Amino acid sequence: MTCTKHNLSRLRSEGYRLTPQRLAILEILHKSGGHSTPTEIYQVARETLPGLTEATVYRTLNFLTEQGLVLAAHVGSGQLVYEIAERIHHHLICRNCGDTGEIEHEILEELYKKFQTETGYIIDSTHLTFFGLCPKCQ
Amino acid sequence: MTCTKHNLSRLRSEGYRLTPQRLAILEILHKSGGHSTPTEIYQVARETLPGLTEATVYRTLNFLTEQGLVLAAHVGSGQLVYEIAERIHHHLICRNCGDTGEIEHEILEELYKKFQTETGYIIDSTHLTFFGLCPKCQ
DNA sequence: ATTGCTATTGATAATAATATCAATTAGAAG
DNA sequence: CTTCTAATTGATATTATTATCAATAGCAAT
Repeated sequence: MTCTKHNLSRLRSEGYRLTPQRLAILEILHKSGGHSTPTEIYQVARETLPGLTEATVYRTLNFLTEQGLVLAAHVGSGQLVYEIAERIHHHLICRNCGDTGEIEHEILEELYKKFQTETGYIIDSTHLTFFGLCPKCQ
Repeated sequence: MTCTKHNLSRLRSEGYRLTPQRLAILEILHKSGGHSTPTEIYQVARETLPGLTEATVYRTLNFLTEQGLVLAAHVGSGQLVYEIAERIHHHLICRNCGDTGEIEHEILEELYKKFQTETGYIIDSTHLTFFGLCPKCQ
């Protein structure tokens, strides 16, 4: 919350605008807690913003993702899913049963440093998705 | 090549069929060497298979990916790209200039083991894409 | 409160990818 | 070589996502 407020004033100071569409979509993502698809978000958001179009939902999600307020992930379901970027973490998805697990970002930090030493790139991927087999399905 | 031949007879013995469409698309990916989009593949393949549809290209690429003959990757360009799964590696893409680098799979093996100890999942993601900033753009 | 600039939206079209289903065909068996 | 069966294709429709552009509306300055 506080973190989001801070982000919002930052956006305004950088010349971006806090439109009702953006605020509504952020609000929806906050309330939902977990992963939401653009279509789900569109369905809920149009209740308060009747004129809203799906194009705007996609644009807004891309924008919020670029600005770091939201995370996007492929979870193997066709559509991308989005969630509030409060706690950086990654996903683990079972190819067989679809079960998902989470991975703490700290586990990856050492790897990112290794990438930097070896390639010169500074990695900032904050929402990776790994596929594999869960304990039950092995 | 030899490896692909082996894979092909495996597919047949598992009840899958080696259609001209599948063989043509594999051939195109082999010749191309690097990344190809479904649209590019479709354009080339229809020269030898006039009746080919784009739906078949997508289906075939999904099939070949599931069977492990082909790798798919998001490289930030909208469309997915595909390539022959000869040498397992991952990608590094600069958010700023779009430059891409490769990451040897070995660098990730230790991490995969750590995932397994901590979560019980056996990871088999063979074509991950990491985003970040290349040396020039930092 | 009004004005002006420009970021953003809505409307629309275009592109990307998946789903459905009847017609075709690869490949096994006779 | 012919037949049979189920896997696959092509045709089509639907869904997912991005691009374009004129109209709208945040918000900074007056």
